[in-house]
Amino acid sequence: LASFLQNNFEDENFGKKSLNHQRVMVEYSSPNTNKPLHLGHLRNNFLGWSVAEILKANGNDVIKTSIVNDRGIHICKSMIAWQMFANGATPQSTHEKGDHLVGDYYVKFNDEYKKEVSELVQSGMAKEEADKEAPIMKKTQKMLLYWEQGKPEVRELWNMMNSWVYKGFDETYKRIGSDFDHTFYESNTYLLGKDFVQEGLQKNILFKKEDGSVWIDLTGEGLDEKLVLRGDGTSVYITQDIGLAIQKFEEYHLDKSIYVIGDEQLYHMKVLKEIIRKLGMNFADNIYHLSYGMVELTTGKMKSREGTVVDADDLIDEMVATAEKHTEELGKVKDFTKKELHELYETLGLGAMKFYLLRVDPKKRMIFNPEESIDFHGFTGPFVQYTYARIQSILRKVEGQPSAISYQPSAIHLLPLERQLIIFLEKYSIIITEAANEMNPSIIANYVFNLAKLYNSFYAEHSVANAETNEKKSFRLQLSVMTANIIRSGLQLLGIRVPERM
RNA sequence: GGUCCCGUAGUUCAAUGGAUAGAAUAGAAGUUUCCUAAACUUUAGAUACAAGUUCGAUUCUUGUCGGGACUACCA
Repeated sequence: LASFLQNNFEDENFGKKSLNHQRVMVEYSSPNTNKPLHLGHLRNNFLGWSVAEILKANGNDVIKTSIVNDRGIHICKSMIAWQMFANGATPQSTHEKGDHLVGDYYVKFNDEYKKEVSELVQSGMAKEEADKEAPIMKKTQKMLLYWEQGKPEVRELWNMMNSWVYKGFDETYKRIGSDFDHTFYESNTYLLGKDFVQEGLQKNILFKKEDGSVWIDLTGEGLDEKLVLRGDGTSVYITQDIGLAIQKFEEYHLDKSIYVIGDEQLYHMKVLKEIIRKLGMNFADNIYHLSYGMVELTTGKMKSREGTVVDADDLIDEMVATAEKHTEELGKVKDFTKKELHELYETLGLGAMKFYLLRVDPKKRMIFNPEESIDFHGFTGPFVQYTYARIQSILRKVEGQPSAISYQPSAIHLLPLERQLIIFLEKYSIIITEAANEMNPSIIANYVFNLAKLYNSFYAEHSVANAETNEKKSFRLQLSVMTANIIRSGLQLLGIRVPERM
């Protein structure tokens, strides 16, 4: 055991493989451009990013992508409301983040819409008719039509408002460390897939109803009949998904295409896969839906229209502020510069939040209590980060590099905690493989937490710097270095940074 | 109605069919002249209910009760 340690403690890449050369695309972000990101997006982002990194660590060639839903009636709603109520307000003029500004007008639309409908109902109109006849809704539908015709004023407004939103998203993505190799836009992909519908019709996989709409019969697969093209010949959601799925495989020569999408779309993804299989595409089996459970609040489901969403930016700010509060209370880093402090707060706040969202099985729904802030003690990111900082503190104080002091591994008599630690460190390699096979970052979060816990027990029991003998000292230094390396490496796969001091 | 998912300490989460069901937090009690107490140690507390398969079930099957998702010519 001690030899294992001596051979590996300096290897920064311990546990990582370079064997599986598969080309994998992970699509892990699909925001709408009519409102800001929320807690659900964060779970999606952290999960997808982490899975991509874990697959990389196992030697795969990974392409990270996002698909932006930048068109459709919901975008027009924000646009109409902005025209009606904003008086030309921009992010510059209001000093508001672009995505939030646009989101405000989406909310405004719904308020106005509700008002108009209730007015119509009061004047004696049936609810259903009023839903359709409300002037603001009619205007919006007209705008969508203009958008599709490419009317310049509408496209200009659309471009302008979207650019605000992208700038806002970029800020958030940058802060949380999310990055993409490629971004797809639905305004570019929404016409895709129609050719395959024609092909499917010819092959008798699809059928046409009297009204001209095209369907696929999946009753044999335990699903229903599903519409793939409207009666007027326009695409629906699934039409473009068929086109995009095929395009991905053809353009990028993928071995596997992973979609990180909520489990509410289980049915949709099943249908997509079935259609592609029926079209005779041999890669249908390489489409994988990594479904994750919705984040719910203790007060119920998040609904953006009812204002019961946990906004991503607000939550991040809150976490960073909590980190600041704890740090100031403890007063251990009073000599830090402003910049260093700022960085530490971000590292800790985001670490707490990412760990919180990644430590549970992605497939399960999770419940978030907005009243209680995310903890910094116990099974948390900061706990693991603290263990790392503690080890760095030892290394700073001890003179000489641990590698410079040698000892005979066979001569080391291992104490129970030392033995447990080495055995635990050795498991890291298996853990990474397991996490990749199951596409489950929580395996790493659990591992890294238990490692930190074990090290802390060891730390409380035995002194490193003042070990019984010089041999023991260098042995324990190596033990500490390797623990720190694995903590850093494991947290990195979760998108969490480590502080040198905290 | 149909299809699918989920019910584990007060709370949030663990447990390829295997030993005494693990953690964290909240509760109780301790630990700092000694490497960072954001830590450590001790303590109490749970498999919704009922049958079945099995040497053995939190895990598999069926039923009951409870929660959720999907079932749009929305995306």
